[in-house]
Amino acid sequence: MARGKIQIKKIENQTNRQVTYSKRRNGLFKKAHELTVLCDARVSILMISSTQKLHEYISPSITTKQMFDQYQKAVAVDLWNSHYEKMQEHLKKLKEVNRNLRKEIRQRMGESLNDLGYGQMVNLIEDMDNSLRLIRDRKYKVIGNQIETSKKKLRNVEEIHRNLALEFDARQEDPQYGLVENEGDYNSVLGFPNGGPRIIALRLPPNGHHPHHHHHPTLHGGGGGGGGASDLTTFALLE
Amino acid sequence: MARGKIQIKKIENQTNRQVTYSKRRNGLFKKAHELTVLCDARVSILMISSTQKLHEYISPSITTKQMFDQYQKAVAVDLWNSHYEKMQEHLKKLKEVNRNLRKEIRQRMGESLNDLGYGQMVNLIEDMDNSLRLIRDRKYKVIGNQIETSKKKLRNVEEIHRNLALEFDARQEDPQYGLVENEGDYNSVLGFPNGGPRIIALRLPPNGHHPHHHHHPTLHGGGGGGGGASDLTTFALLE
DNA sequence: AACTATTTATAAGA
DNA sequence: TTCTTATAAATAGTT
Repeated sequence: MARGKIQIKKIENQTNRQVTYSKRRNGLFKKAHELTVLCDARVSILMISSTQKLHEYISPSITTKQMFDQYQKAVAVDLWNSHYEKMQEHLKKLKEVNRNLRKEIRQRMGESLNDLGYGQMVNLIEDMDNSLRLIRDRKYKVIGNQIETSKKKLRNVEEIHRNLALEFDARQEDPQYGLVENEGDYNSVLGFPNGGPRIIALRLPPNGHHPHHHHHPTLHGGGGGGGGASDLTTFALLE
Repeated sequence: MARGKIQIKKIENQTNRQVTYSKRRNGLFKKAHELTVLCDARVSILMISSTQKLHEYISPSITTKQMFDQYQKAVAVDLWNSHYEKMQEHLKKLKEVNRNLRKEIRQRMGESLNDLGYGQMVNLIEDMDNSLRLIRDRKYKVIGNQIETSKKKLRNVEEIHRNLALEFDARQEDPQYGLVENEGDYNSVLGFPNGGPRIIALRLPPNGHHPHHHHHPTLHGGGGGGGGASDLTTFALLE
């Protein structure tokens, strides 16, 4: 800054560097003190020279330790604030994504189409056509499976019927013959594994149930006699 | 520093103060950074404005925490050093005092008198005269006490002698009469409580004692016969 | 450490 | 806050 401008880069000459360090250190400390007085501020300066010597300036009215404590507090607050801001940003992004997803759904439902250009509209249509095709394929496949399953069940029921008829005939000839031993077979035919649900009969109090009460019946009207007025329902017990 | 010199004292105008704070803060940080680069140093600046806002500058290549750790280390070393120096100073002072005391003793013994001025010499002489008087007074007092004590002992010994003579006479008339039962009485007469010291007789080797040897005899020449040449002394045994 | 020609910082004003 | 600019202050190179 005098007798010639200098580049701000490391002074290679050891002696020069030390002289400059000393001069500028004093300058810095002087300015720090002026700032302290002029602006009623508190300043802490710690310096370590290239020869590992430590120098410090500290405003009167405070200690270096107090200053560092303040710094740490500020850093902690800062960390929390930046974390908080990141969370808020994340939240905002998610909301934006959410909004876009809702919009897409609306468009796929034929609403909010004003925002779409022609090309986008064409793409959407093509996309939906493809999707529709996939869904139809899936539908046919499911229908096919159901038909298949129904046929199997039908065959099984016919089989059972045949057996029952045979048993009935056998019983006519031998009254000692019982049905109980075959219960498991019927369960597996009807799709209940492990011996099937335990079935019990509950007699509900007459008209004692709330109109909106839900029953979750597993089997309905399977146990009672024919057309009686009793409110008998059958439940599967939860184990 | 421009458009007029300013006094380095608190800027009362709030706005001006804040503007100056901002400008000079930047200036300080800039200079700190130049110092960092030019001199290969590390600088940490913490500032708290009058509005309690904290700003910091820290050289790249170090953190504020590291800087503070270095500072703490340096402070600890400093504390120890100052303690060490204080101890060394204390030691030095004690040695000086010691030297002076030895010198005073030498002077009171008539040596190293070259260091004394005439007035000091006169003072010393007067002082020593006074001291000598005190010591002589003390000596006379002690001698007086010893004479007093000796007289008392003498009277006691005469008393004992009288009693012994009486007993001797009584024994002449009645040989059954013994002395043992009365031992306690003689002890108490001589001022020995609790049965008195155990008394033994030692025969010292002829001429075997040093001319300056001190005996601390409790009773001297009290046991032996009249004017014999034997060097028999009686001691109280220390228990 | 002192000197001084220059550069840099900045007070006041806009 | 930022820009301008006259001037004070800092300082690089020299002694």
